[in-house]
Amino acid sequence: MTELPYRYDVTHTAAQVASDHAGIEPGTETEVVVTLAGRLMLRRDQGKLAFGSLQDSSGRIQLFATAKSTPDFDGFTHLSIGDWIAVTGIVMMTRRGELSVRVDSWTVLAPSQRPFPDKWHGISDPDTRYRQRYVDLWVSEESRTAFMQRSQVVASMRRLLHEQDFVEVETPMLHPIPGGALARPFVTHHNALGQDLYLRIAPELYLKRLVVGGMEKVFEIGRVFRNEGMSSRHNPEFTMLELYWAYADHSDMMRLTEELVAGIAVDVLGSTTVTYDGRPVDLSTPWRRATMEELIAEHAGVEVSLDTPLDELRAICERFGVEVKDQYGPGKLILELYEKTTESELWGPVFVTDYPVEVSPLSREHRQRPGYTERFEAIVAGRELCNGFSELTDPAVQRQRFVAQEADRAAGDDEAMVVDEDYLRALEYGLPGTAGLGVGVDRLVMLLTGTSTIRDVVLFPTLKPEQPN
RNA sequence: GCCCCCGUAGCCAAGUUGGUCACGGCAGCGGACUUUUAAUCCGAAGAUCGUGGGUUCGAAUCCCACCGGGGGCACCA
Repeated sequence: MTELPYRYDVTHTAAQVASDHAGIEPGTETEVVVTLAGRLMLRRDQGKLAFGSLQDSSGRIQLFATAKSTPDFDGFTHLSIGDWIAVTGIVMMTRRGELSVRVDSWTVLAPSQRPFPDKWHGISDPDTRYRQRYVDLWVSEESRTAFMQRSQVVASMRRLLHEQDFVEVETPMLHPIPGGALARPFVTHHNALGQDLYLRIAPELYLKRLVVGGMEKVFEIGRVFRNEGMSSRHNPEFTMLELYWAYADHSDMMRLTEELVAGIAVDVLGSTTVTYDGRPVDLSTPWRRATMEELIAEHAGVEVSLDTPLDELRAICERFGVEVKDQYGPGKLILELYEKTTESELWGPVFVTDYPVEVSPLSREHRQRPGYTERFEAIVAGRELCNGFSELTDPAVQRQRFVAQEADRAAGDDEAMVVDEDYLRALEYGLPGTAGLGVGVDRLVMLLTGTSTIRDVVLFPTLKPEQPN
């Protein structure tokens, strides 16, 4: 057994060889010598002749080995499926017209000491796919494609935002006070400080501090953590894009949002039309705008508003099976009604606007509709894709909202916010009219890749620890 | 957290009205084969049927608990 190399000079990828030699005649040999590396994924031995399939990150190419021209031919035919090898040889076309690299020399880069999954069926057990992604990526084309597209989505997002002069920043993930969203945080502990810290549930409050600091167009793409249940649409850690844009309002932000999403779709898929659950979604701009109440009227057939008498509103909600709690005000009831009857029915894309103040503690009140905010969510394929609003800039009002949240917290709502005095101090230095946006990157990737579970777009989704049994 | 379903060798997978405790394929091992394409052919081998209890003369097949997974509900993005 030779020593495994520390490095290796590879000259080509499988895809490069294919594109460089398109259309050559069957049964011909070129004089082009290439060196490739990858895993041996298939092998077809035929006595003094053997074929293999070498796979690298660009694709697969056939290896052609003969007893006459391949050194240690016997060793070559005893390679295991899954072994990493490097191969050097001429590019040729077999008689059957399969572009191949003749194995004029070969080296093992790393043996696979565990057997690879069935070459045809791959891994069918989802658990194994998620736990052993390092195997899944080799045997599942869809898996590779989804993660390549995910990378492209994020790259496109950055490019489009940079083109519009947004500045990318990184803000703390360890927060002394969890804030910026309604969610339960993970708690951790800093030994030297002797104090608990929270994994962030949103970067929002830090990013708005940066707008106060003069970063007029700022964004962050990063992980947030929410201590909640897992499902096909929820992973405890997920990736958000948040961006803030000074001197702009919710209308500006809706335009930016639809252009951003449509632009990413074109970048990654070459089209603004995607298929989800077998149905087409047209992401071309502009997207429809409709108030929450208009959409409830369309889908539930009832007219509600903050002016609807509370008793009546409660009765309507109960009629539609909404769980009505005593502390729910009209805004919360309308939101619950919307989520129960309407949201999943919206194919979209559609901007749902005018969320009640009661359920939007960081949003600025609507300039024409008291009690409502200039907040919107984009719904696509029945799912929330993003959330944005004209930011609440008045420190006094923000304090009142925080205090109201603390009351909810005291009443047992452990997702309610707590007062963030430093954030209020920042607002007191002045925050101009600013629009903000949060996009669930995982869900955007799901939409664009047509995957139905978040676990197919997160490389290592959160799982229960593997039990030995 | 609740409800439903699933768990057979490294992988895929028969067998589930309880009675040749386990069919077969891939991978691996041995052999044949110089143009294959999930190569093919021959041979040998590989399974405490998730774990632990229970019912029974007898269980992979029935019951209970636990572990793991999937789907749905709840919560959220």
